[in-house]
Amino acid sequence: MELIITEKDNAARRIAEILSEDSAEVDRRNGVNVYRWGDKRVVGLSGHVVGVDFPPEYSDWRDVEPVELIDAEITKSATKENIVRTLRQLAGRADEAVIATDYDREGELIGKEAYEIIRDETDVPIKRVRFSSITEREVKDAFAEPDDLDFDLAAAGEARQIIDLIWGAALTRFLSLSARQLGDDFISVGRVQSPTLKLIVDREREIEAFEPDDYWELFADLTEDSQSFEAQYFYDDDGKEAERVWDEDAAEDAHERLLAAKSATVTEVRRRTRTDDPPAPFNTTAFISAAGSLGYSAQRAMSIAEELYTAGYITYPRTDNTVYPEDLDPEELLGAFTDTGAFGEDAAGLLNLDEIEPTRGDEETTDHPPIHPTGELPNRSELDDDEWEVYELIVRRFFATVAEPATWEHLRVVADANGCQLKANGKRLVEPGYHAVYPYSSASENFVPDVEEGAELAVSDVELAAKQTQPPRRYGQSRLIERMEDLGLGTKSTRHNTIEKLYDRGYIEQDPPRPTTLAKAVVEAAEEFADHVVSEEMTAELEADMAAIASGEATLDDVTEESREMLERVFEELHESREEVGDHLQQSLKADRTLGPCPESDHDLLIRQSRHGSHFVGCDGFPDCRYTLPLPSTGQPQVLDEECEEHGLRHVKMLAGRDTFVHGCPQCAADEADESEDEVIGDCPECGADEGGDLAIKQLRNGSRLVGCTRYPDCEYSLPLPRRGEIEVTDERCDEHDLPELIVHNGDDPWELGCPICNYQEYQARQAVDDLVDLDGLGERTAEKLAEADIETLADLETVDPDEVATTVQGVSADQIREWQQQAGAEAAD
DNA sequence: GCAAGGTC
Repeated sequence: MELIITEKDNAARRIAEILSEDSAEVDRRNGVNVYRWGDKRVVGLSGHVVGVDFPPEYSDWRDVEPVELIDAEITKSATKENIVRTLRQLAGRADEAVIATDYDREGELIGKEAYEIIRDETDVPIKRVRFSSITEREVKDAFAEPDDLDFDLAAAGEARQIIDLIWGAALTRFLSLSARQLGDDFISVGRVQSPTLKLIVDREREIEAFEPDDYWELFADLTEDSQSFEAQYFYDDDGKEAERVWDEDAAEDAHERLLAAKSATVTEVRRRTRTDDPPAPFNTTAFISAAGSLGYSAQRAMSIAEELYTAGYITYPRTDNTVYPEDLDPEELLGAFTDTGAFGEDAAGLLNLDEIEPTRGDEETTDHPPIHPTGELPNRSELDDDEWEVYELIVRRFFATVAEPATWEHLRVVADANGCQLKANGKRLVEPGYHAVYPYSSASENFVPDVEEGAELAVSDVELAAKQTQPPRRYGQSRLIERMEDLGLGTKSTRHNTIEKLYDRGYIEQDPPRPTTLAKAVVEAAEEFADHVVSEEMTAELEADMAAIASGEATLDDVTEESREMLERVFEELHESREEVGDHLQQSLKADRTLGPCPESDHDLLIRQSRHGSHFVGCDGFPDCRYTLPLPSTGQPQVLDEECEEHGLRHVKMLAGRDTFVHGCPQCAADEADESEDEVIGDCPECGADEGGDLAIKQLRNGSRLVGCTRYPDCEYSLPLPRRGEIEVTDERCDEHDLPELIVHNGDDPWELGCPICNYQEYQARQAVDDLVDLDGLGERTAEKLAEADIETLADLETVDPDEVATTVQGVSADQIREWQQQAGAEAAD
């Protein structure tokens, strides 16, 4: 039997299809797909299936001095046990194995991991094939001439693993221990995350240190034959053309001269055409950047791309490559789109061009092809709006890469008005070229009429604009990812995750990201004692070392030993400053949680966490001062810059994904609740008959509102209400529950919430169906069908007899139901 | 529980 191993299941399936001429079948083994035809088997890994770590005796942070990790043994163990077991079982029956992992350094290492697992079982020959895209020709060529694993290249990857683990773990533990942050809120440091954080912190420092300068700009409208255009004043600054006037007197002088000008004489008309080349094919960074300008975060863009890839609509989304493979046939791919409503006309138009020659970017790598649509097209209804928008972007980017350049006509007009120079730069799109199929990049025109040299133009609307220089802008997520790519930080697969990690660790907040006080303190501490780990040079040097290992000029041991010695030296310095570093980190952690003065003591109010994990506002003077304020129960609190004028407390935002909201000043929220009267709207359905409890609309001190029993806390009956908007209690009453219908006024569109009991029941029913639809492969229509058979919630689904349901609900198999039951069970266990 | 790198 010949065993073929790929890096992921998707690749395994496609290689099986190609090599078997579509005759392969799939078996499940330990929950892993194994593709089978004749005496061949193909199995896909899931990236790395083994990981590096320290032995268990190092796992208690308190028991081990961080510095001891430097020379600790490093072990490898299976991280994906099912896959490793399957690979072992298959290896035991193989006469030959072929490693077909991705064609890049990490792929070589993953291949070596598989190699070692197979070697444990058998000594049959193990070959390596390399191809950069899974097309029939490339795959067949690669398998026709298999090669050997490149152990040096794999060792380069292993050196990276070891160095990253040692530096990351030792320094993370050191900082966390010194600041006494050992729970979920440990203080993390790493070769990639820390220099990335430093980029953000450095930019923030520039912004904070920035002192604006005043300058002036002057504008005037010029008119010929009732055609007007705006022109800007400029002057000769040592042979260079300058628009900004730095001196107020000079600006006013120019202003007066322009105001006195009766007309302006055209002194120069220059026309030139400019070619605007279509963009290069998408690699991951360029894709994230383009999606970013449509408003998608890096993380969101990648997760949508991942879905589109898994569904088969686009190629692999993690790639550095910006050059299409030779066997991509653009005509054929365009042909796939000609019958579609959304893209048909554009595709047909492109096919009519004389020559179709895709653009090429600067990066040509072996990992994967650039991101482009596959020939398999989704129906519009299969994708939600975001998925469709991203899909359309990828399709149109492909179109753009095979489209013609655009041509612009630039027209520069210079005129003299009373000794002042005025200029206007016009821009007209003569040939739209790729812009016709790729409407994302700016193609805005600027009209300047066709005047002649010597013409006299009327001057009007002279304007003197006082301006200030602006601080540098914060990095947006896509700009940050571009910077990371330039500096070699992270990889195509990890950069967006690194940014997400910085958010999760409390180092950055908001978008564009800003560093927290903690982030500044961590960067400062690292700069002082472990400069290497916040510098991009660490990665640059590691890359050079890895190249040396890959080429055989150095060994893994040389490189890791040198790195260990360097870290030892870092720890010598760190050791003496342990307390100083810890104090500084603790202070900055507190600063990030400080709201403002406590009304009952001389201390500050802070956001604190109770033993159950819920957040509240408490006094830093506890236990002497026991003042507290509640916070909303949902989400993670974040302190904003904005301050309450009345109480001097900073506002609080609650982060909870889609349900994120600004809570505002917690003192105001509490005061509002204290001042508001409960409004009774009916009897309590739970205890009204026996105890006489009433239902009332209540405003709580933590900012939330609800309909609840007036006998609370003896009766805990309650119904939710929206946080915002004025609630109107109407005269109409619900027949079933004898409660008034409610209307919520928030913005222009009032929401008829209706009877609060009916509303809550409908909400719960919707939740239940949403839970069902979340199960893989259970669409909305199937959920409706199941609902007809009274299976409306995950709990219902778990208790049914699959065979029975399969006979009553059409189009659903018993096996399928069993799979859903498993998923539902797993979700309940979460 | 630490990193960064794969992948879902």
